[in-house]
Amino acid sequence: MIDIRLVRDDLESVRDALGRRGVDPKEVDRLAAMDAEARAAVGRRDDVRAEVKALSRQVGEARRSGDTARAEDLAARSRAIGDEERSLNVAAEEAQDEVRQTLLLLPNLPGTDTPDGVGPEDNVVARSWPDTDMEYTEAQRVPHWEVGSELGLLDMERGAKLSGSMFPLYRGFGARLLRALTSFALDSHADEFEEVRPPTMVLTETMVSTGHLPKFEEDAYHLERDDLWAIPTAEVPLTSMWRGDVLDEADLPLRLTAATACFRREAGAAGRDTRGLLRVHEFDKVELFAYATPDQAPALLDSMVARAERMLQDLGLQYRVLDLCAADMGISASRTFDLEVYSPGVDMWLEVSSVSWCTDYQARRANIRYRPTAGGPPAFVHTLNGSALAWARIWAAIVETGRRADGSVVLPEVLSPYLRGETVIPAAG
RNA sequence: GGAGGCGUCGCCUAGCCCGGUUUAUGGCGCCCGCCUGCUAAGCGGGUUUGGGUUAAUCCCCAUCGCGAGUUCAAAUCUCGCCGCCUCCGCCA
Repeated sequence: MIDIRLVRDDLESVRDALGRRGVDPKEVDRLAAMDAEARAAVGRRDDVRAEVKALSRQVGEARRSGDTARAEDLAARSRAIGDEERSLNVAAEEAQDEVRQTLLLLPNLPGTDTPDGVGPEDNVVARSWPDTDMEYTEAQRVPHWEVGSELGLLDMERGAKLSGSMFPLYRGFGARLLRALTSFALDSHADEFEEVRPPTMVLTETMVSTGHLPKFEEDAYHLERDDLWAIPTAEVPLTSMWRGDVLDEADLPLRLTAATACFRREAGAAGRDTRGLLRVHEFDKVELFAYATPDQAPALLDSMVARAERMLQDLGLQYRVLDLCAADMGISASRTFDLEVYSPGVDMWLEVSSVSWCTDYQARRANIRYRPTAGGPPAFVHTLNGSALAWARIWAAIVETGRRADGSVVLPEVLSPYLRGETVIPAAG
């Protein structure tokens, strides 16, 4: 969440910044008023509480000196004030809770470099690779679900039989391709990122820390019996690894990579991009994550985007980098770059990575701080996350891009070590 | 799932039975100062983290795993939960 002090000290700039994200300025004004009221209520409560405590101390002193009558009198007075304290306390807590609930629903402030805009159409294409568009043959113009079923790689029907639609089931070479991609990705980040295998089901608090709750409850799978949530991305558990902790600045940046399944209900996307692997409820993804100081964050953002891009280049997939406009970013982000690969069979740009700098927005929700080497009080860390990469759509792009006239599919050479050297999926015979 | 033990200010630790002179004891570490040819030792002071208030100091509130309760008053009593350890049961 954003720093409430910013709302107090510079209401105008918060109004402007959140306005760029489509937040009604009146909402910000309302927050400022609630905050002022909450502080006043807490002050009233604390004053009365101080009185109760002072009287209670005097009761003890009177008791010790044997003045029972005086002790009883003081206790009675304290009792009377206690009733007032209780009602003031309820009011104070309600007022504070109201501020927090409002704060939890407000998005992060967009960065100064973040492009303006009102929707996806205002995202800026920062760059493309390769410099000139790739050429595609007729053989590559076959959608992956056709290639997948023809070669026995993907069985959406049986997936649906087990779990309902949009739960893919990969077979044979198709399943091996996924495993190869995960190994390839983890190995290529091992130089700087510690590999982690976190749980895929998490507590409510863990989901709140990243910003996925309370606002986007409808998008997540929830196990009611145990009150656990299926993670929509490894960003969720990784953010909470140091929740509530104070790190040493010397340990920053702290870089992690994790391969997990990701679960998304896609509640708001009914009927959109439903074919094949374009949009699925469960997919595997390798995530990059970092805790950093504010100074380290910008360079880390660039390096994480560069890593994701490097993988796409290694895989030989055409892509473009989108600099997301203020209105299209996720709730926690202040700056986001999306990577989209061009997939010739479906003739679409597919989002396969989203790299975000969340400044201290998530750290404040999760209360993750670091102790500055130079001294001074602990400060909130900055968190960054990015996919490198999301496999379902990468799988689609690889299978479509690699398809040859004879129906076989050539896989990227970089995966060879992970495929026992078998980089060609033979044509159906 | 069952039985028992434990969770205190960076680390260790006292306090809990028997609620109130506790602003939570002491040690280690760390910071500042004194002393000193230098270092060590010694001496004095400081050292949880939030919030409120203030020009700043002061002061006030919260914080002894988390939450609720009892009480004029809770680290201390009661209940619930979480985590760790030991043993048992079950189990890949």
